[in-house]
Amino acid sequence: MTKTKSMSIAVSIVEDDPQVRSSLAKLIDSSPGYRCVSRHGSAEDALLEIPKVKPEVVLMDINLPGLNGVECVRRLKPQLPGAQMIMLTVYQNTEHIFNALAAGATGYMLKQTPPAELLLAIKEVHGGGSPMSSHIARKIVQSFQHTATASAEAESLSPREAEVLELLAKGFLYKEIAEQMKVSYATVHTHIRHIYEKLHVRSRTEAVAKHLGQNRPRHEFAPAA
Amino acid sequence: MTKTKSMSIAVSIVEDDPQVRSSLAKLIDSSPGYRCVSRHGSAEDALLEIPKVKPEVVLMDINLPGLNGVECVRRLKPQLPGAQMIMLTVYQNTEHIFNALAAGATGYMLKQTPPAELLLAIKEVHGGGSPMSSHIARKIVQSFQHTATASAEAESLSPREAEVLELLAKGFLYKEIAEQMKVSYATVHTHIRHIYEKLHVRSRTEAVAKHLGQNRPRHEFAPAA
DNA sequence: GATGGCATCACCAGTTCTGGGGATAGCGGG
DNA sequence: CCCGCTATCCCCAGAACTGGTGATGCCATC
Repeated sequence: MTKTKSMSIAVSIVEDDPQVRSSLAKLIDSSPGYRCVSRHGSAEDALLEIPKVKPEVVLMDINLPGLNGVECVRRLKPQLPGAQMIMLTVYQNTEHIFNALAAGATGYMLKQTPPAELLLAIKEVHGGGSPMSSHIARKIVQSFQHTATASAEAESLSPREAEVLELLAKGFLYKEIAEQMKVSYATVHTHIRHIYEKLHVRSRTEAVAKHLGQNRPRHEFAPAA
Repeated sequence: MTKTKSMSIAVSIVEDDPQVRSSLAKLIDSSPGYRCVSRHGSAEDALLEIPKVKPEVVLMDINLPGLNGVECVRRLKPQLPGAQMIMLTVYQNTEHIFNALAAGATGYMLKQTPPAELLLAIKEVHGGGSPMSSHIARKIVQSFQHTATASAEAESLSPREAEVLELLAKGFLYKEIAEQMKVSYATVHTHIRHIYEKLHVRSRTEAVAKHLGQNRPRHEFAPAA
């Protein structure tokens, strides 16, 4: 919340639906402190024009025909490192959220967000914040949790059980695992029941998720400089 | 999901400074829709009393004498998984933020936050959001920006399919997924068959392995230094 | 030498998945 | 206007998994 009084925030819009696009533009232009400096109906157009226009904030739809919004952000960001990108979308799933943020977006709002909140989000992102709908924020926060759990449990697996789990994770059927380990189906079955008990899970998929959750290359957020 | 009383939100306060503590309590008790159900001057006291009180939201100072607020959250959370913890602090450094979130906090507000916003944060966290001061949010978002890219195949999944896949990865049964998505078992079944086709897999586990194997940032912390 | 963990095997009942076959409806492009 | 994609729903049958109950032998440790 800085210089939004004397100088308005320059906003670009990337949105394929002409109606939504123009109503967004109208909203922005009619609000003091904001101005819409360009509009684009496709990622391709945005990539060509936005670097010239140099907006301070970009509202980016995710679901664009052709190149999608996430890719568009990824390519735009290096050219305009100072511009803040807000994703505007209907998708709430974590995959999309993480991808968008990883690509360089700093805000993530749902399309259903009321106009006043959207304007606030633009102001916030411009002022160094990261606006996002409340449920989106919760999902992001959740990605920080559940990280400390599994270690001790996996250690308690016997060597044979660990082997089975490994194969389980690759999607093999019980009988395929039996063949590869040269034991009977029944033995595999028993091992698996023991694995489930030890890991406190009730299905193959939960076990695998725990397993993969550990040996995953971890994302370091080096406080770095 | 949640709390029984739509009457008022039950809040506990953990804060060592008696002045701050009582002014927070006063703020909460004097605001309709909120009530302060307990106050604690130390983590040790909070650990003993809060499990009995069962608040819906806990405001937790980070800088406590003896056991700090992050540790307090870490130990409290298993006993009160439904309670939402908001860290309240002057520290803006990333280490503190990430540690607090990893410990189980769902909100992170600066102490200088104006009263009205703090009350809003309590409501938000209670409603499934993750309130945080705007600069905090930005730092969290930045932690995603070094992470890698998206997967080609996963892109071809429709939004709905992607949602199903996420729930699949968490080990939910078809019928549980159906409930959560508010569609029928048959629909989930169909989505899953399409997912398998698109990802070229033949079972839930293979799909999940692909899903977990590709993108998906994880934030893990070495037991801190 | 008893106890407990590990690995191996078996049978059985019930549940859940997987993979076919449909169907309807909306939305968009050609 | 038809075709393709998405999303929603339904039925069926066979395969696969889950969770009990066993059992045997080996090898440690106490």
